[in-house]
Amino acid sequence: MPSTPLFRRIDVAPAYQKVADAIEREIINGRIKPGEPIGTEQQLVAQFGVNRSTVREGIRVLEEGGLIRRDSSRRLQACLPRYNKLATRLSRALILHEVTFRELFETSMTLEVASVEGAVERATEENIAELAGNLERSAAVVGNPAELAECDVEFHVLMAKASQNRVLQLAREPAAQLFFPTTEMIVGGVPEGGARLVEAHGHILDAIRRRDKEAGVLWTRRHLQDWRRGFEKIASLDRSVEHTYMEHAYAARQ
Amino acid sequence: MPSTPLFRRIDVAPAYQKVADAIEREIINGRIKPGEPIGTEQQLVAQFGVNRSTVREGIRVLEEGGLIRRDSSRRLQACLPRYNKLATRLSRALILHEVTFRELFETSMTLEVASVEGAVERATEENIAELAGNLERSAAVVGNPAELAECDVEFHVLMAKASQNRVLQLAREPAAQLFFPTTEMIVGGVPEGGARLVEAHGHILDAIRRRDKEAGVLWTRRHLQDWRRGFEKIASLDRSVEHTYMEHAYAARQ
DNA sequence: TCTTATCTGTTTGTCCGACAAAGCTAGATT
DNA sequence: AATCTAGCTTTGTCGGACAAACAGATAAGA
Repeated sequence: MPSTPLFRRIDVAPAYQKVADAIEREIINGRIKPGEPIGTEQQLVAQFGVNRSTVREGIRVLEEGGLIRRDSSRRLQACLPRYNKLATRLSRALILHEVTFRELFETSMTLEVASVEGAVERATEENIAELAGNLERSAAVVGNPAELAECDVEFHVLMAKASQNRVLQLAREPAAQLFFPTTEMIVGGVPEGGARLVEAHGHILDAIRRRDKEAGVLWTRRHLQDWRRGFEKIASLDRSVEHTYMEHAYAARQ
Repeated sequence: MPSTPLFRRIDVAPAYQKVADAIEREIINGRIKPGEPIGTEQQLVAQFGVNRSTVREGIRVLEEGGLIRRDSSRRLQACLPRYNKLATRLSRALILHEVTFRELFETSMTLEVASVEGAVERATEENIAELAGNLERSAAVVGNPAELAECDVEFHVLMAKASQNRVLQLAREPAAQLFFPTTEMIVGGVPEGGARLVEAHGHILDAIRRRDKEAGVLWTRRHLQDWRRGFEKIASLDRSVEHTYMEHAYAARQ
């Protein structure tokens, strides 16, 4: 055998993977911008010189990864991966790893506090208006646990948005997706729970308006501690998320 | 039109999607455990009553989502989604959204501090031994920016692991993947940067050993502030990650 | 003239059948 | 008993096919 290899390592990746990689590269490095069309399957067949089945498998990979989507007429186009779509995959992973509510709570506490700090510092008038609108809707449905829980989720999403930090927005999403669905159970099970939730949101919004970081953090912590106390009345923090959550949110989605 | 609709909404999801959903459900709710075989494509064809092409498209979706993989003999089996595989896709999303290093830095500061707090509270002897091993290796390669940067990444992964909080481990990963590759540039560009890095790691490990949360947080903050100062010497924090990162880590991967 | 209905290619989703390469299995061989 | 070989299975890929959904153009009606 020669000391210097005559041949390079042959690329053994299956064709559909190469198709996916090739399209991904074009999107990542910006040659195809979000919203721009990728072309029809037929065109891709012609360009890559592979069978349509192979192209389609490659397309599925990218579609699942959120890099491309089909528009109203099912034509392919590049797109910006949606945070919450990716977050859904992560949530699923967390469930399968059987994480506990304690882990979820601890991490959410960290991220929500960071979120409110950012919001106090950098919330725009528009952010504040959105939060105010949410608060109004929350107050109107305070007696309806399901709708109130939905408002709660949105409030925290808006708060993260107000922080103007997209990395934070993304980082908090997977935990939030698993954490907040239980709010409905808690608000429904604890008398005055709804009122306390809306009150806390009110104080948080007020703190953001006044740019009072200390107050914002304080009320966010209280808000989450409230959740925790409520949760501990109906389940153990050390129980895996799987059992508690599956029976509610995931089952309902099916 | 009758007041109560006669017919239900027809399910229009394409067949490959239904195949993917059906398999996903079996895995999520635990009827198929990680490591267990899914069956051959032929069997799935028989069970679902669809064509093999359709089954294969469904399989690609799940494979990309990390729910199933092919073992050494390419047979299908369920698996636990790997954090860092999912994190890679999130990192990609962050790049496409053109987040800035400021956002990355701010979020990483939050998550690494939470990480060290958890580690101080709950690190096991094994965790500490791993961190100590890493520190030793770091000290040995202090003059080699590339290898030192790799050690730095590992140190922070181990710290998150030591926090015993899997949600936190997952949440920090996407930001870390984008954040730490720059370490090489910084350590290489700033004299004494490598020594300072190893020194900080040493203090952090020491704090974890002594269960001294304050010291742990203090040195973690210093460590990251060091990174920031180093970074600002070579680039702007408000520049999008895309440009700076692409030319280094991503290009190298190709 | 503007709107509506119809027609005509395209494109997608699905199916069928086929084949080479790689892996596995089990019987044959040393 | 260990090894080898031949045959079966499975995957990755290919070619072609067709119905349904769709876009665009054209014709009919207000």
